[in-house]
Amino acid sequence: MKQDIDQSGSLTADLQNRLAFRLYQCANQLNKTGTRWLDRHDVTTQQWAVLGALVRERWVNGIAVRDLAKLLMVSRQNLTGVLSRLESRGWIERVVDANDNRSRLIKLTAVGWQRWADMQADIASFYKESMGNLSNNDMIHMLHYLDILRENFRAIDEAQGGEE
Amino acid sequence: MKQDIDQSGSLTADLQNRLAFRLYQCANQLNKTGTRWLDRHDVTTQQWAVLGALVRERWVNGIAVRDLAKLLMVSRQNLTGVLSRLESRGWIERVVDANDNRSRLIKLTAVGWQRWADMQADIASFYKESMGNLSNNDMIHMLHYLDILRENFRAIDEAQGGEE
DNA sequence: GATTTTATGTCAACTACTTTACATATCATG
DNA sequence: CATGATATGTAAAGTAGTTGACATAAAATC
Repeated sequence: MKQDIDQSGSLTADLQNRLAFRLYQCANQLNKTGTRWLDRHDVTTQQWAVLGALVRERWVNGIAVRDLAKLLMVSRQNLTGVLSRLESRGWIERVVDANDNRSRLIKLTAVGWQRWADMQADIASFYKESMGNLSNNDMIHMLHYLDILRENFRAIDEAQGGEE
Repeated sequence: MKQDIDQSGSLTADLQNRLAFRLYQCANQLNKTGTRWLDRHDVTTQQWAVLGALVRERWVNGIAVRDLAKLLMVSRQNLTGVLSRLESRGWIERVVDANDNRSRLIKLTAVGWQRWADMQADIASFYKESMGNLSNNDMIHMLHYLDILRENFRAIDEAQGGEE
């Protein structure tokens, strides 16, 4: 993109600053409005993210805590708390991995699957409300950019010694 | 974007789901790596966001708490805590608004300005590390999309009764 | 078999975010 | 002047995020 003006000057810095701030704003609003939208299902956006991971084809037979933390990009200690809350409500279970007895595989229970099914209509309406005016093409573009950012952040995290 | 395939089907739902999840991931990593990057300045990404708002031309003479909360898209009660921490360190001050004695205007102190200046080099390097491979054009596109998302979320928040 | 690494859990302290509710002071209005 | 709306603060409970440190159990390695 050599046609860009002022690549090393204040425009770039300004854009970077705006981008980081916009990300911060969007994340705050996503958590706020998302949790509120699913209020009657008694689920937060974080728990929603966990459930959404567990229903994936790839993880229906369970996922290790470490891998789940890596996927969600949160600390293992934090995730333990979220999982404990979901477990105490009977939505998920910790099953000892047959291949490695140290590892517990996290998976949805029958109750968890039912709860997930129950909230699908509201999740769909939330998506429609919050992203309905974005075309598939728009979203593909956005995903592309966010993927780059995520990867950059992940690389920094790794260099900084994530999960020491 | 009429050329989009399957606008009402599972592709759209899948993209929406991925987008929300990607946003969640990026925000987690931004907070983690950003706070860690500025570790020696003893500042979190949230405090960084506050300082970044206060140095804007428009707000150098102070901004009301309510407006700052709206800008950051967090609750007033949460912001009060962040501001108190910054105030106790002498980085910001709460000045009574001459035009409205109910209102306190939040502004940077001389110390706050100095601290902000001190961390600029590290902020710049963080931006370079995390967004250096995005062209200005990329960032403008991204900002455009994030703006739409932010506005959608804001509208939902308002409809849900934000700041009751 | 002893040692080291790995996976998880737990404890603790802290910041940040939410909500509901109430207190206080001030502004604006009837 | 009384009343209501507004701006902020405070309190309290809960969830979510971070870090560091330690315990336990099992796997892997020497």
